[in-house]
Amino acid sequence: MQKVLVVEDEPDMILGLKDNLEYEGYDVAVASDGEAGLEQAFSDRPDLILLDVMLPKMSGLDVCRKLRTEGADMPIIMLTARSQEVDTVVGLEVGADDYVTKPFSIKELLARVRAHLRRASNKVSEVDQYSFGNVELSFKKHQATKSSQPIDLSPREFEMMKYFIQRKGEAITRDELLNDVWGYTSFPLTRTVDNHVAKLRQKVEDVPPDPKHIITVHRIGYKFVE
Amino acid sequence: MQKVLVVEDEPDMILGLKDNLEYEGYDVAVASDGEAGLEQAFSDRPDLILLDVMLPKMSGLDVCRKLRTEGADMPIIMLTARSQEVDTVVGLEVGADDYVTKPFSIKELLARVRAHLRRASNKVSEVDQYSFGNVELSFKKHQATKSSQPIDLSPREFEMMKYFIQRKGEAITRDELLNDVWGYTSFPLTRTVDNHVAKLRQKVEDVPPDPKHIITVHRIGYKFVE
DNA sequence: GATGGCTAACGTTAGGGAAACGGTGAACGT
DNA sequence: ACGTTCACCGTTTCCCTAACGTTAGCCATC
Repeated sequence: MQKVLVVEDEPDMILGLKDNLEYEGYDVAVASDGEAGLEQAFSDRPDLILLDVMLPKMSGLDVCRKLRTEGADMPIIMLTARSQEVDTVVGLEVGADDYVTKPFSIKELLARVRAHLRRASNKVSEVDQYSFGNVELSFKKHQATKSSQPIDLSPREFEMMKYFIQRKGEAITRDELLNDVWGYTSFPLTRTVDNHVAKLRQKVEDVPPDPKHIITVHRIGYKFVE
Repeated sequence: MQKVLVVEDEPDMILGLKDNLEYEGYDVAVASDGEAGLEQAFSDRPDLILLDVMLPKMSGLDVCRKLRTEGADMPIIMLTARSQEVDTVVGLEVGADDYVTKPFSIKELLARVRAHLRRASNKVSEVDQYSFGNVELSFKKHQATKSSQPIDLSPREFEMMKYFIQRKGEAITRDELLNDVWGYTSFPLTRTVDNHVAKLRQKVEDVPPDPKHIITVHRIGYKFVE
């Protein structure tokens, strides 16, 4: 189970974040001032840190800077009030990975947490060309062929294929697809994913109703097999 | 993997740059004064150098000048504090390729790094003459013909054709075109690119509304095919 | 255990609406 | 006068959603 450290002093905010993160299946630790946050970051070794900028005893920026100079490399997401908007330059200097401005949508925050954790654990290399069955894909050229016949994939369809290929064999939930392919700025229904899968199958599978590559995983989502 | 050398003395800045560059997939080396930077530039053979102007022992300008006189040809991006603004003339004299003023947006810096690296790796295939369909281009003479009839291309249109040809087959975003053809000193709207593409098609395509060479890639940009 | 029925999840199609693109013409500066 | 940029509007493309048909899994019953 992945561990998230929340460094925050407002009790209401702590509660909200803790509840939501635990509901998402994370192990949550809390520190309520900068110094405690720093200590726990080293003792608990969280996989990700949510760090408020305004904190008692030691500012979030200082905590972040200190962590980085001590070699901590977990993703850090800073929480800033709109009135204290932190310049990205300061962000760069202290080494944070992301900024979220209060008030924020909890859904978006959770999406970013997921995205950073995935990225941190994956570090996959980018794919340029790929082929499976009688299908060939070139992402650079945005070209696709099936049995040497060109087929027409929309941008989103290309992105989906890329993502499927990067995680081939894995069962992928619709939420993961929405987060990682659609991004955390838009929130379509999960059924939209099904729709795109259907279109992909029509273009890519030999017998779309009996798919061999984009496989349904009941109650989960889909997986790609070569 | 491409290697970037960061020559910088402020620890916080080093850390921020290193993190972000590594996150982008570059191999990062660091030197913290001018002399060390110069040495490492020769021993490590980086593909690109980020060079602070204010450095202990030997100024960034001197490092840059020395590198060029010794025949080093990798792109060099200089980092200057606003208060020390370096005249571009001095820049030209010492042979830097680009200037970024602190404080800068990390996003923009990374974009410039990408652009320079791509340009540098393309250098090998500098084109002089090229023909496709019934069009012939001579870049040196700045002349173009279609079905043996001379056609009139503006300087920008020539540059665009050159860029398209260098990356033929690849889908190219409008931002890439703006960065690499227009340069990072001017910031027209991305729609301006469309406009130039339209004009190019009118001059170069047999049936401009049904282009065979400069192809639209929806939501991405354009690509050139022979 | 097999069988059948029930429910939730998935497959498929079609259409509205938004975003992106093409093309013309005007404004600006050189 | 020319090249460049921008603004506008018609057109195209694609994405999302809704609706309905179909399948898969579960439980009760025999």
